[in-house]
Amino acid sequence: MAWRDVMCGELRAADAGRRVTVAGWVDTRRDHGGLVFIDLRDHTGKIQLVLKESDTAHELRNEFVVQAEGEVVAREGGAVNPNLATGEVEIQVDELRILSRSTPLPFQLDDENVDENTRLRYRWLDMRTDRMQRNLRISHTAVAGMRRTMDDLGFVDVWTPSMTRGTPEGARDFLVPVRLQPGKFFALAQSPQLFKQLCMVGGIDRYYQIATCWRDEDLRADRQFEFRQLDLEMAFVEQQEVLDVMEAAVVGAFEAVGKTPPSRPFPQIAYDEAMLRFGSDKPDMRFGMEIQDATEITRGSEFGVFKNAPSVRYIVVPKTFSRSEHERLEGFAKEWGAKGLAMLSQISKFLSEAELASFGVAEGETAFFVADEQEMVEKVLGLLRLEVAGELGLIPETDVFHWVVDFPLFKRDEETGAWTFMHHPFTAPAPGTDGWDESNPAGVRGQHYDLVWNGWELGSGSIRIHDVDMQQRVFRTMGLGEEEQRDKFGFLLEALAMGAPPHGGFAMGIDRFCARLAGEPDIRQMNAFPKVSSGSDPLTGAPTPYTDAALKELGIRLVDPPA
RNA sequence: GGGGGCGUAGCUCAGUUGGUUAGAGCGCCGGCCUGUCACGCCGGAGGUCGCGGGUUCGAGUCCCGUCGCUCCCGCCA
Repeated sequence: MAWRDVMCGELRAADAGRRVTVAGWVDTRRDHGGLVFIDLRDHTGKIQLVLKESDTAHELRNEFVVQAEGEVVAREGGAVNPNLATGEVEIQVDELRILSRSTPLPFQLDDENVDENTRLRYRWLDMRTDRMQRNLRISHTAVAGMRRTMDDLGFVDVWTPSMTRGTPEGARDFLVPVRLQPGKFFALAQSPQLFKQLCMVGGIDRYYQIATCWRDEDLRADRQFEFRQLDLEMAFVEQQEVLDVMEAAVVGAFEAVGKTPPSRPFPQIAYDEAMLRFGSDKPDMRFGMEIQDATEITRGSEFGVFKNAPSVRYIVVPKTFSRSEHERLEGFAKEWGAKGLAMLSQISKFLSEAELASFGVAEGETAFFVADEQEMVEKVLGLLRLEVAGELGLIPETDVFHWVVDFPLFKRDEETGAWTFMHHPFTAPAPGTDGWDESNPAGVRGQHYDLVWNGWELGSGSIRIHDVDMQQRVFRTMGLGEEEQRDKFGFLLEALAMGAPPHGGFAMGIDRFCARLAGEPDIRQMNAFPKVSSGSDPLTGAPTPYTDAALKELGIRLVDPPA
């Protein structure tokens, strides 16, 4: 006999008279002595059971798993519960079986305010809540929509290894020791980047994968050690074709979960313009308060800080600020690295009427100035803009997708001063900027693009280098000698030398995307079993120490064993 | 590596300038109840105030250290 023949949330008035068997969890019990009401719950909803007095009926407690058999009856008049989808009926139970008992719970499932660590410690309970049921199902449905889109567009899902060769550049690798190769380590893949490029050389033409990636960096609201990305690569494409496919995948996911998709094509903004207007390469463009430049105006002034600063910029906020409010914001600015945060009143005596008027600050508004190196000014004003707009409630609840394009290909390493890649060393230079001086590639643009949703970076991609000479030229510009190139990337160079088609692709963070879809503030809420920000799993207690014997087999000895 | 916030009952929280036996709601346990749906009513149990040290006649409260969680900067090709 089946455990159940109908789901709890499915019964309606038309089912009155049916004899049914249901099974699920006791959501609430209302024991009236001679009569016991039970709300029985599964993921589809709740149905009220009516039980006549019996030992079993009195024994029921929250979260017991029970099976009940009886007749569906219409509720009369005032007994109808309009707050319940099944509220027009109830089940008069004549057979009740307790399938599983539950100890009292460490927290109540209908309490929406429980500390997250407690929820994660008992995630199997947290998963029974509407919130987590919804989140996990939205994740599934969105991914299904993406897969369907990729399938329709002729992409082939190719599995690539998780255990791979370490990359000394980029994020820290998770290391995997191997018993058969003592002293050597695999790295867990930070992304399938090189493998998907090899798939292009291998003639797959259109590759995609819902790929798990691992990076040993500090966790954040939008970062976990391991995460999934929609990873794709296409042969014989130009940039716009990749963007088109990604937009289709995003729209496919929106449609799958029943949300109104953003209209296509997504607008594009150049990196330089994004940095200038918003101080960020992932600008939140749902609101204004754009950064404006004052460097030329203040250069001649007698205000010492501004006189010699390489860059002076400001934002105008539609509010006046008290001294203490200003000091609090200046505190933020200093935390972010600024030397100070000036208001117009502090510099007005150094400037002419006309110069002051040019700032365009109206009555009731406040201008905040930062003077520093250009990078610092951009960063601080970019963060300040988000902070202030968030506090003042100026960010509308709309969905804005856009592309950031025309990135520089190279940047200076802040520690060594050497030239290095902006994103990764496989991005192709933009046509027309590929004849650079290898000792100074400052103006070179990359065919790189980022997808940004409401100020969240969802992912990035590029047209890759498919010419072995160009790849070596990029390596050389980064200071990678012939020998080092062969050692680290020899297999890639060999592949590129054996008939590599032009190709490009993209990778989008699925957890971030789905969190936004579900309206969740962090990606842990989309993950069935996430790590907490200190890097451990509160449910299993992982990671755990290993015995010396187990480590010895791997050729490992701890330098600084815990006490 | 750095900065901010939090830690009191199973859960969510209150706890005055340092002062008697640390409270509330929910949950839990027992009793009563045939139309409830946040059921109701009566009774009860439950605390190393994260941990360690210090100041004090006296510390949940003040100081120092430490642990855990969290947000951010760095970091995240």
